[in-house]
Amino acid sequence: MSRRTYGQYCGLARALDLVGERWTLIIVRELALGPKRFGELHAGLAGLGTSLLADRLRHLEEQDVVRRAAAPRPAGGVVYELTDRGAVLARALAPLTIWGATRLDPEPGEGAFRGDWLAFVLGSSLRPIGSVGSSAADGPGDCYEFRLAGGAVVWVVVEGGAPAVARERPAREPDVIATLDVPTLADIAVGLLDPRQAEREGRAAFAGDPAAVERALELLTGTAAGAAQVPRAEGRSDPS
Amino acid sequence: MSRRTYGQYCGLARALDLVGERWTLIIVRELALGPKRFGELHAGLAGLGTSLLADRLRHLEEQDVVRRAAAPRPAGGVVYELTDRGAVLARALAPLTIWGATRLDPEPGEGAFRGDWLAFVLGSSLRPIGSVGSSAADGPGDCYEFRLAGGAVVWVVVEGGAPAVARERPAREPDVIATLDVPTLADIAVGLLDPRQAEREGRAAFAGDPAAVERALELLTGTAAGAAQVPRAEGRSDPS
DNA sequence: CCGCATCCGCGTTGATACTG
DNA sequence: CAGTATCAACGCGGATGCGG
Repeated sequence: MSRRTYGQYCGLARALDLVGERWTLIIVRELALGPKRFGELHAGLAGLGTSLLADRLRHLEEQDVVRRAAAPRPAGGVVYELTDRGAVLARALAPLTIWGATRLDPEPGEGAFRGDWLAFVLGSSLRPIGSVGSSAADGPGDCYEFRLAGGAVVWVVVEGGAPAVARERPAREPDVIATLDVPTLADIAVGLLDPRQAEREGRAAFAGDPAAVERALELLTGTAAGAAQVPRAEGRSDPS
Repeated sequence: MSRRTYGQYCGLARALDLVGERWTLIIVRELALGPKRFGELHAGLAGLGTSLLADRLRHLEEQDVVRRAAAPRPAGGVVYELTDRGAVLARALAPLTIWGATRLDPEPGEGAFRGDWLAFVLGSSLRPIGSVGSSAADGPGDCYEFRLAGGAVVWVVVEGGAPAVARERPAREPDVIATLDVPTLADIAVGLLDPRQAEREGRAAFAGDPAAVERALELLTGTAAGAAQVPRAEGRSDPS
């Protein structure tokens, strides 16, 4: 009777049976940003005890989502990293991540913030488009600077159609500077808010070459998360 | 301090704070297939008590994911249905559903099976493409018949670029008949398996007009879940 | 019957202490 | 540093009760 399961022949139920327990998907998110040691995971995840972490990692290993690998460098030891199947799972979390981001506070509260997470959210809203090919994929590539509320800044570099999120200022000068908060960004990505509308409401500002701005917005709204758009936008009613 | 939360400024953590508790996403899935009464939900979800169901529905209502509406018919009463925000969430579950479907048993075990769930899985792997527009969107439309292992049959009708899943045989004669099991279907949708390869291995068969088969496969592999394809085997270690 | 609240037993969790 | 052992607190599943 140890493991609790929904016992339904449904993909979602199965997914939740496998990785739906507490902390499991959070651990997958952590590893999506690169391999990590046990201690790193523990340090980064306040509230998660070492005992439960060990349990989760063991289970994820059994499910072929996570793999133990020899740690690089002189340090030695082991690191945990995603398998191919785990990487697919991490990407499958993108739309859910965006959805959750729509409900974040505009400003990150103190304490509970890491730049990694911001990169994960932004990356979630962009990554899929590279494989589809859009007008943004052509041309010499762009660089977009996102200035989020709270002072965080992230860059997105589009090179040959594949957008990449950078936490450090890239060599290239940004073609577009976008200023907004995370939930607004997510609302736009998910299709609940039109970017121009956001600009009119003062919730967002897009500066730079108009054509580049156009491509940046397409990158945001033409995404997989954007494909999951709301049927008829009723624009979250809070204007009045 | 009743509610347990991750307390991280991250979209995924926020999403799980809001809808990550047990049964919550399963309830959203149920309502994604149409409005339902309390009793219907309870009857369809073995193992979920009325108490917890009431809790979850109340919470989902507070989060603007679910809404109570007057029930139609002479029956009266109330039904629960998804809000716009809830509909976005339901769609955001598509890739996760496909991922989970890759790990279902080839044959549904007895007892734990409902046609609805099959439709949900299939719909998850198709829906997004309609909004992108593909070659399958042109022409007079197609009808694909999916014969899944275990005897279940589902049809997909593409009309004007928007694919729809049907549980009843449509008037139109199918242009393609695909015979395979659910995990194979999911493996193809997620990009872990090439459809032609699956055919060679005897895990799948696609019969019908070659051009229509081509369009059907494109519909499966060109999906949002397909965009979350496996990157490239190992390339995880960051060059620094 | 439908929609929910209350109570109880147990599995899951969170935090600390302890070991290789 | 990488886990295991322990235990108290919470969440969940099931049964029961109660007003429509």
